[in-house]
Amino acid sequence: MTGIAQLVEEGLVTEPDSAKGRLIKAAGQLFKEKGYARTTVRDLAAEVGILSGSLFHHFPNKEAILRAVIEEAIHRVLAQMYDALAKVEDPVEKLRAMVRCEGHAINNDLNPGFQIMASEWRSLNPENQESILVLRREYEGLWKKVLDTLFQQGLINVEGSFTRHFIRGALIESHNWYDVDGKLTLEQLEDKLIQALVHSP
Amino acid sequence: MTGIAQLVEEGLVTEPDSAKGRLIKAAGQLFKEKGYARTTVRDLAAEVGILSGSLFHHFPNKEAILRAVIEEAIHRVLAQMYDALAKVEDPVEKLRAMVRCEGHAINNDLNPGFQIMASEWRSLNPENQESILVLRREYEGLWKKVLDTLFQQGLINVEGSFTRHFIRGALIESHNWYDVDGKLTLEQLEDKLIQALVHSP
Amino acid sequence: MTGIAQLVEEGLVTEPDSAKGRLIKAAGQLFKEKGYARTTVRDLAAEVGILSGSLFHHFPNKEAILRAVIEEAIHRVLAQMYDALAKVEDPVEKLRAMVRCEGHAINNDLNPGFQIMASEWRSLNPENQESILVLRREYEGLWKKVLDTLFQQGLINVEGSFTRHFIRGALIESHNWYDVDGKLTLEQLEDKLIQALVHSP
Amino acid sequence: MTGIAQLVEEGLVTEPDSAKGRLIKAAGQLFKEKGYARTTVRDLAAEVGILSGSLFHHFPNKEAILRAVIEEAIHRVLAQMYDALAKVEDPVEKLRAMVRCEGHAINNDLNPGFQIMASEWRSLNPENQESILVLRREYEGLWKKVLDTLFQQGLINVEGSFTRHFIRGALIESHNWYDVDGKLTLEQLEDKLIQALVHSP
DNA sequence: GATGAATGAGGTTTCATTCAT
DNA sequence: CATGAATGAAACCTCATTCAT
Repeated sequence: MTGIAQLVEEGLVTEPDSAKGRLIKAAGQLFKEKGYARTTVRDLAAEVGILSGSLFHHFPNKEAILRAVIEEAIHRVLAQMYDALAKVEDPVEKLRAMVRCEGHAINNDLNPGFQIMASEWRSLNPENQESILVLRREYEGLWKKVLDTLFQQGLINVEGSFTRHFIRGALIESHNWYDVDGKLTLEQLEDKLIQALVHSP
Repeated sequence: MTGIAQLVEEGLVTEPDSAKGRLIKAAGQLFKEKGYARTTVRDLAAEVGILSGSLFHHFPNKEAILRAVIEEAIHRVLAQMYDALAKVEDPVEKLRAMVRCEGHAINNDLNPGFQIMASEWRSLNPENQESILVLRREYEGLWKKVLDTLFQQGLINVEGSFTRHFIRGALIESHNWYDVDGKLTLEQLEDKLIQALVHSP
Repeated sequence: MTGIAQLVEEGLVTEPDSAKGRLIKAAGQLFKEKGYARTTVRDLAAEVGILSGSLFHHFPNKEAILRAVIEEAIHRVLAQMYDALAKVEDPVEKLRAMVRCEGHAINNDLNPGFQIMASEWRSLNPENQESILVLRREYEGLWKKVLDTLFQQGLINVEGSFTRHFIRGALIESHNWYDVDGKLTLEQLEDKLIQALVHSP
Repeated sequence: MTGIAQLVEEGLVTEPDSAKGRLIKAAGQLFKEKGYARTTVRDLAAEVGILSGSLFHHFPNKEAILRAVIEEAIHRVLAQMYDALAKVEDPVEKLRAMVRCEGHAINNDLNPGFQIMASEWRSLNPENQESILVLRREYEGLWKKVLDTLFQQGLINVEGSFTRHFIRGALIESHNWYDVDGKLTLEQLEDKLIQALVHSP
């Protein structure tokens, strides 16, 4: 997609076909499947066909890989969200666009870093956490604007900040029960969440 | 409390003052703070004032401690929930009682095992997962009954099973942002979640 | 010897027959023979008949072993020096006693830590260096007192502080050429150094 | 200087402005500061602005760099010493000239290889040691001649061979305490050493 | 000559677990 | 029951060296 290409150009995301890029992708999958602590650097290296020592040409240490996985994921979701938000006007539709982005990020294997951020946050040292928090603040700012509007218009029952926490929890948790191959489509799941929280006017 | 005493008597929960009981309590705190993988058996032993070797007189291995922490937590919450549900009739109040139980279990340090179940599920091997799932099914059954009723009565917008997933996610996530010492009480937070999902009739 | 026994009792030196004591002794030999960087913890462990992992029951890391080797060596030399100094009155004889102590410490395999301190000083991080410096200052204080007296009495040509540096260098370097099994005894070598620096009155 | 230029011409010393020459100079500094084992080829390469792989166009392996650093240093000191010795006649002045050469080599950063030889001797394999020993023997021969004369004339108290060892030790050790920026000049230090060992007639 | 990704052996350290005392 | 030294596998990481480009 042209979206990714632009992120690569800006240096925010690693070229997916490069060794480093393939490493980040493999790390995303493994961290999601097995967890960060139970994924060894040998696992990672084997997944991209190099030896474990070679890993440290691309990253100074294992935690830097975790950080890269998460940061690139946020950059990707952010870019998608800006795109999607620009296409609709209605606040409910803006919310739907955002839920779609986050829901897909969490439940699709294309961008597992987002889910990993939720489950492995404590595996990051304070410095890396802070670095990621900068991105998260930008990201959460988008949600706040839309949800505050909805609350002012009386379309949701509780303040935007709380509603955002509820939505985040619900979407993260969906990863633990939603079956991508089941009958329910991801879009239907996302719509149900919106329906649960937003009044039909 | 007589509640705990009875659970002890039934063999579902370890006597809290025994060495084993103190071990489980300490494990709950440490697993919550640092995560299961990053908590060493030495940490655990030191916390209760024994040496790491002695730990294995009480548990066959480290994972058995994790399992005990989780199972005892569910037993506790289940007992509290049965108690609380028996005291009210109105479905919304039943829901409130359940949200109170789970919300407190997650955000109080008294019973951290519930939160740990959510974050460390993948650290358990299939056998232990299955053993815990037996309890979880009983626990989720309670939720299903109440939420199905609410949906039939038109008080919530989406089916009970989905609403339950949303509530679970929202409550688990609350652990990541709710500040016990802040202005918002836990009860207020729980009420906001109910308000977000349930129609005022 | 009763001297060592007392140091053990005071906690300044590790019981030589304990695992830790044998480790320190083996480390002294290996660090002297191969150098600190080229001695692996596996080498060390093999030398005392344990596995490398077991090493870390006794020491938090490799550098702590180096530090222990050096500190215990200084404690030993210090104790010997106090003993020897107490037995003579004449300043030249006091100097001879000190040169004997240091010369033997450097050229005997009984106490290689002293030599190691000279050659591996840069392998220690600043904290460990400072800890050892506390001992060194006490040790150098003994030399200063005796050499200052000799200078005031006109028995040596240059100030005590410089003479001390020259003696230290000469004795450390002796390790690189003196042959314990050769014709020259260690005592003869030490006397030659004194003779080179001190006037026959 | 013409001295160095001639050494370059004879092939004994590498042209200082060439890549190889700059490499040897950088290696000298780093080996002196951090020690041979703790200096990586990456450090070396970075210091001269190339990548580590390129290093091996100039040297077959890391140890060859150490050897070159030492051998070139000895060639330099030897040349300086021949020059200086040719300018004076008096044995004491010859000794002073030699002490000046060696003292400066050790305490000046211009030619750190001499000091490195002392501290990193064990890092060399036997072949490289032997190769260097050929040079050292020539070098030590110069000292022997002068010191033997002084002993025969009764100007020093102990045989030349021992006195040489003492001087070498004292000068090498001076590197550990002499402060180039302090009040004492290097010449004063060197004179003190001579004064300590040589009788004023 | 230079690059830089990759190698692969080997380094230190961690840690759950065992077991003689 | 507790101890604590020892185990041994496995972890992360380092680094001299190679080699296709």
